[in-house]
Amino acid sequence: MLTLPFEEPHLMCEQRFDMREAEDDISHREEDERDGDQDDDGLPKKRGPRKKRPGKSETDRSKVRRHEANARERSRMHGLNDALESLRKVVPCYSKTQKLSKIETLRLAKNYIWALSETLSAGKRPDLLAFVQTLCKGLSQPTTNLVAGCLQLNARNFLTDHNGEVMFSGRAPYDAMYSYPGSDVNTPPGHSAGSLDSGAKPFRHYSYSGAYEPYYENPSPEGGSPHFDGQMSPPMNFNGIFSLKHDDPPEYGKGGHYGMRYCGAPGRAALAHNSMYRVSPEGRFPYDLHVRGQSFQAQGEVNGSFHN
DNA sequence: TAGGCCATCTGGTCCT
DNA sequence: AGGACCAGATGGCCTA
Repeated sequence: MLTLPFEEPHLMCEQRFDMREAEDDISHREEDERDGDQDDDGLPKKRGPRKKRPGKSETDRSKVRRHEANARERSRMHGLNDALESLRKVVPCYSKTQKLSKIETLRLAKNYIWALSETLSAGKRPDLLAFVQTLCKGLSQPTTNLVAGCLQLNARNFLTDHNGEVMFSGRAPYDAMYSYPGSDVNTPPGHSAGSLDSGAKPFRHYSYSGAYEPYYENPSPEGGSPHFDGQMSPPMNFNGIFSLKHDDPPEYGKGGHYGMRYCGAPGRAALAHNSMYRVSPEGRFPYDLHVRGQSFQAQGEVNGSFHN
């Protein structure tokens, strides 16, 4: 999208102001023409103090304030977009080349949180199909294709109906998700490389078998499509149930093991006091999360697929 | 060309 | 009064 640089929009804005000023001139003129002996209803004009028309300095001042308000609004929206971009990076299937729309980002984020919560509350190996179905719930077909593309799945297995409910149709779930022996790892039978349903753009393809590769030990994020810009989503590793590997500060890990890291909202530590998760004293985002000492490799597979 | 998505402007409302 | 937030309007770009 072609947009003016951050400092530039005032150029466009000036144009609009010119138009508006012209409109104002017209309206003032019309008002002057009406300014006879009768009011707007045709009745004799009432006496009394006239509504003072703003002077030039006042209109100039209001224009300046409008300019400033526009600039603030632009800045605010940029902040909002920055936040949204951050969100894009932590939901599955981030690509610089094919960005999720705002609404799809929010939907996917909601689904992602939901899917993770479900998995946590279950406290056991997640059902892969259910996980992905939850992820795709209510998403548009192109986004569903994108998510499927991330996992190298057949998107038709995750079609959503008109109510946004994900319907399963097709082969057995795991058949749909795993690569097939003897076939192109990135190409399940019946689906050539370009045969992901329409809307799927060049994107790094994940094969389920490839998910075993530890994400952050892979020096080359370019393993798949050359169109892929490299990983942006949070790398995940599953030494526990969900371990999100971020760039940890050097201090991280010092002073003992923390099962879970929380982001630093005040009161979070108290919130987690009686929880089965332990919270780091720094109060940071959950990087490592261990549930009941269990280890579920499949979850690593799932997330390894999403977060190359 | 229609429709989706987006950035920006704008005026209203609420809050400090 | 002024700033933050919001929603509607508008126009540009892109894609099917």
